[in-house]
Amino acid sequence: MKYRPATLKDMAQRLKTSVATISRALKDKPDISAEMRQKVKELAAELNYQPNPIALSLKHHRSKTIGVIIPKVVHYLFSTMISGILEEAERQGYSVLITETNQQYEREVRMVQDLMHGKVDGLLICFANETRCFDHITQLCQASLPFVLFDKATDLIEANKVMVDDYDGAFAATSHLIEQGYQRIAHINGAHALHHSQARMQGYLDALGRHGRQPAADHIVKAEQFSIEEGRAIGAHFWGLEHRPDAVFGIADEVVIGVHDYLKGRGVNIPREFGLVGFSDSMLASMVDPSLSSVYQPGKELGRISLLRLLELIRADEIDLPRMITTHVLKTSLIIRKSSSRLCAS
Amino acid sequence: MKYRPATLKDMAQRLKTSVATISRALKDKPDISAEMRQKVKELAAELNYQPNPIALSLKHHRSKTIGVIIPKVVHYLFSTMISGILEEAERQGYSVLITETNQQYEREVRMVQDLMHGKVDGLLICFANETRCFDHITQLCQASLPFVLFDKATDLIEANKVMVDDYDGAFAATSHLIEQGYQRIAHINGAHALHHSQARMQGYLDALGRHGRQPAADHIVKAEQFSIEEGRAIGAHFWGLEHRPDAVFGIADEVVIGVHDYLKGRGVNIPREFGLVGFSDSMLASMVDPSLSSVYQPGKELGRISLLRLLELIRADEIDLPRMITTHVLKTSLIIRKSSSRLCAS
DNA sequence: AACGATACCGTAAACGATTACGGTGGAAAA
DNA sequence: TTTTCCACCGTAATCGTTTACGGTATCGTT
Repeated sequence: MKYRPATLKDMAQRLKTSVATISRALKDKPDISAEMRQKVKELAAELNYQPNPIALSLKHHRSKTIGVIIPKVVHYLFSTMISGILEEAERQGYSVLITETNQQYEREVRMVQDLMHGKVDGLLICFANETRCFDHITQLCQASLPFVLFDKATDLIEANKVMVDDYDGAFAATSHLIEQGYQRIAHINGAHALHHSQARMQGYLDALGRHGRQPAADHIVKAEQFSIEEGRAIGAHFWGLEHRPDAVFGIADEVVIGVHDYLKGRGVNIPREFGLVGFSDSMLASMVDPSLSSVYQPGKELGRISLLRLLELIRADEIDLPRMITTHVLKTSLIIRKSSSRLCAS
Repeated sequence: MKYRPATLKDMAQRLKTSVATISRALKDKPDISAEMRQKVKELAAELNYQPNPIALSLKHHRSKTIGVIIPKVVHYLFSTMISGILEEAERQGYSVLITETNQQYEREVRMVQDLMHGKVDGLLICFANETRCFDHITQLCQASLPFVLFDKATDLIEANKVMVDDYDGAFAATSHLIEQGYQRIAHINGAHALHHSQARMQGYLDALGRHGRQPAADHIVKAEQFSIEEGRAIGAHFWGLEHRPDAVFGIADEVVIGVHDYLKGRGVNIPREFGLVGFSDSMLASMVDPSLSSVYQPGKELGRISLLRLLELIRADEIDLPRMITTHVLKTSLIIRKSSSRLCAS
C-alpha cells in the first residue's frame, strides 16, 4: 500500500475547512483566526506536511533548479567546478541537475534542448572540446532561458561567461620557462575554436615574443583527447625531432604528464635536460616525480561565481530588469614545482 | 520582453479549438480527423512545442528524476560512479539531481529530507563516513520512496544495496602480500559502522588467519579523513614502531599513497623493504613511483547497476508489484603493480 | 433599527497537461 | 421519416498550490 504525502486537501478535509484556509494559515497570512492557525499548524506538523515542489513550480513558473552541462565528471578540474556549483547552489536553495556530454557535441546539443523546456530555471554550460557550432546556444537565447558559459567558451558568441585568465596563466608559465633558461620551448594546445585554447596559445606566443623569440612550426602541436596516452605520443614526436625542444608548456596536465612519462622512460633528466609546465594543477601534478609545475585554476571559485552569476540573471528576469552581458575573469597562479626548476636544481 | 514557451492553450486559441483536441492530435489518439491532426502537428512544429515537464510531473505523480546523495564529487571512485549513473540515466530517460554531503552526517540528513517530498522519484544514497544513525533512512521507508544504498552501506539496516565485494578484495590483497613474502602486514581501515570498513578488515584478518598469522595490535590503525596528509602521519607512526611492519594494506589509495610518500622521503625501498597495496585503483595508483598495487572497484558499473536497480523499484511501484529487497555484490579485482611486487623486483 | 466596518472563511480561477464523458452532426438503416 | 450509429470535438475534472474576490456573521455606531 503506497504512502501518499499529505496535501492541503487532505488537511482541509480533516479539519472540515477549505484548502485556501489551510494554505493561508500555514503561510501566516492575515484573515485567519489564531485558533484556526494553530489547529492547522499542529496537523501539518503531525502529518509532516511539506508543500509539493512540483505544484509550486507549475504555479510560479520556476523550478528552483538549475542545469549543468559538463564534458566530464571524472576529471579533476571539472569535478572541482561541480563541487563549487553544488556548494553555492545549496546555500542559495537551488537544486542542481547534472548532465555529462563526454566531450560529444551531439550530446551537448541534445542536453541543451532537453533542459530548455521548463525543467530548469537556468543553465550552466561548459562546452565540449568538439563544439564548433553554436546554434544550440542561439536557440537558448531565443527561448530566453538564462545561461552562463563557464570555463570553456568562445569569442564567436556573445553571452555571459565566467572564465579563468588563460592568457595570463600561459604568459606566466612561458615566461617562467624562459627565465629558467630554456631555449626551445614547445607548446601543446587544443582546438582553436575554443577561447581558452586560443588564449593560452596567445599567452605563450606573446611571452616568447617579448623575449624576441619565435617558436619553430613543429614545436606547436594540437592535442585531441588530452589523455596521458596521447601525451606520450607527443613526447615521442618532440623527442624525435631534429631540432628538438628543451621544454614544453602544455594546455592540460594530463597530456604534459604523458610527455613527462615518455621522457622519464627515455632516461631524460627533468628539469635539467627538459622543462615541463602544465595547466590546471590537477592532483596528478603534485604526485608525479619530479613534480609538475602547473598553472592553478580556481575551479571551485569558478563554479561558485558561475552559479551566482546565473542566479543574478534569473532574478533579474523575475523582476523584469534588463539583462546585462558580462564576462568574469578569474586570476590564475603559477605553481612552480620541480619539473621546471632548473636553476635551483643545478 | 520575456519569451514564453508554447502551451496547448496557445495552440488551441490559434486553431480555434480546444486543448483536448490539441493534446489528442499530438499523441495520435483516436477521434481526431486526419486534417485536424495535420494542422496541429504543423503548428506544434512551427512553435517548437514541447510538453511542459513540470505539468506532466504533477499529473502523473512522477518527475522522471532521481536524486543522488554522495559524500564527495572531487574523488576518483565517487565521480566514476556518478558518471555511470549519469550514463545509464540518460539512456533510460531520467534526469539526475546531485547533492554532495562533504562527508557530513547532518547534511546527509538534510538532503534526504529535502529530496523526499516529491522532487524525485527515487534516491541513490552513498553514506558519509560520519553516518552512524540511520533514522533518516527509516523516514525514507515510511515515506515509501524507493531508494538504493550504493557503495557505502551498513548491515544495521535492511535495504536495497549495491556494493563491491570488499571482503574478497581485501582477502586477495592481503593474500598477495603474504605470497610476496611480507611478514608483518599492517592494515589501515576506517569507521566500523560502515559495512565496507568492516568487510575489508575481515578479509584482511581472514587472509592472515589462513596462514596462521595474527596482526599486532598496533599494526591496525583507523583513518579518519583518508587524505594523503593523514597517510603520511600514519606512515610515520608505522615506521616509528619498535616492531615495525614491512607491508601495509590500506582501505583507500589516498591514505596508502601518504604512507608511500612518507617512506619514500625516508629513503625506504619499495617494494623490497616495504610492500604496499591500496584500495580503489584510483588514477593516482598508476602514477606514483613506484606504482601502487590496488584493488580495482568497478565504479562505473556500480553506478549503472544501482540506477537500474532503483528504476526496477520505481517501476514495480507503478504497477503495484510487491517490493523485494536485494543486495547486489560486484566483483573486485587486484591490480598488481610495483609497490608489492617484491619477487619480480629482486 | 438600520447601516457600516471588521474578522474570518469559502469559492473559483489559474498554472499546463491528460482523459473520461457528453454532445453534435451527418450518414446509413429501419 | 425516424432511428441508430459513428466520427469528431468540446466540457470539465484532476494533479497540488496560490490568491483575488466574494460572502457571512458579529460587532459597534448613529
